[in-house]
Amino acid sequence: MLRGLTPAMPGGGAPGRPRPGLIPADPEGRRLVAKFFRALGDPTRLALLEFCASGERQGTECVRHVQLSQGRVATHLACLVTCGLLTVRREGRSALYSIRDPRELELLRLSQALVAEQAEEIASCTRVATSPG
Amino acid sequence: MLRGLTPAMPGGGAPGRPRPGLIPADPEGRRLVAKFFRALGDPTRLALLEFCASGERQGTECVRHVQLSQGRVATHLACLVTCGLLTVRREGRSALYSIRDPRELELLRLSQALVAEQAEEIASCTRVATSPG
DNA sequence: TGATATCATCCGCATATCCGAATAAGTGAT
DNA sequence: ATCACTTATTCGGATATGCGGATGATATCA
Repeated sequence: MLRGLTPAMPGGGAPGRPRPGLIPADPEGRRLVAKFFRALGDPTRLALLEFCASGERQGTECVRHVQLSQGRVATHLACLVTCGLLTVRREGRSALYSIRDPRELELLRLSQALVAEQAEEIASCTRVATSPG
Repeated sequence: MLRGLTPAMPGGGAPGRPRPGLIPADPEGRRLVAKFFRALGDPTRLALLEFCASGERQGTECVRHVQLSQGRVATHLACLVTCGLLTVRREGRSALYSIRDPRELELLRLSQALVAEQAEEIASCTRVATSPG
């Protein structure tokens, strides 16, 4: 088991301010949460996630749905599985993907709501460091 | 106003399956949500977000907190602002950052819970395409 | 005006990420 | 065994992202 993955609120924080303790205080834990968000930070993976939200989906179905190369889609799906967003079940030569935890849908709904409120700002964000959007 | 940012559930979907409509169906909207998640997909920005969660924070405070160059931190903060996660208030020569919407905290809590359950899997994820972790 | 404090932007560089194409690996049917 | 079908992995190349350091811009104060 990996250590320090609880949000944790050690005694020695910033003086005079409460620590919300939403996110792990240790760099390792934060890196993990960041990785999780990066897994959600690709339009294709979001499309796959939503595609699987309506029921178990086969790999080939996914390839047809997102219209990318089979290899690329397989990698995206593997990423979603190892990041805990999808589960995979093998049956014969096919792989069947589905949402791992229904709370993911809540997460997506909430994010969508926040994004919708700030859509134009976000669209204008050149992100960190200068780079074409 | 940008178009097509509602989750939307157009009539012509996949046959025989309900469409959850969690995420915008159009590529533009999905790209926006993905961008939002990428903004959350950096450990430093997560640290800054949590830092500002306990109250208004000045830019210089943030620099001291995350221990990166001032320029880098300014860029991270700007990214968080334009992605709708922080708001900034100017006062004299200082910039004061705070959380824009309390629902962000719920988002972080929920994500943290999901990550904690799959920590080892996520840690082992080489992410998409081969790349050192 | 000149010095200092604070924040924003630009530069070059290193790494991460995404992509298609090719190829490997496993399953099932003939 | 051989072939077809599905999934997984590797490769080279293009773009995105993060970093420090230098520089620019603005506000405050002597």
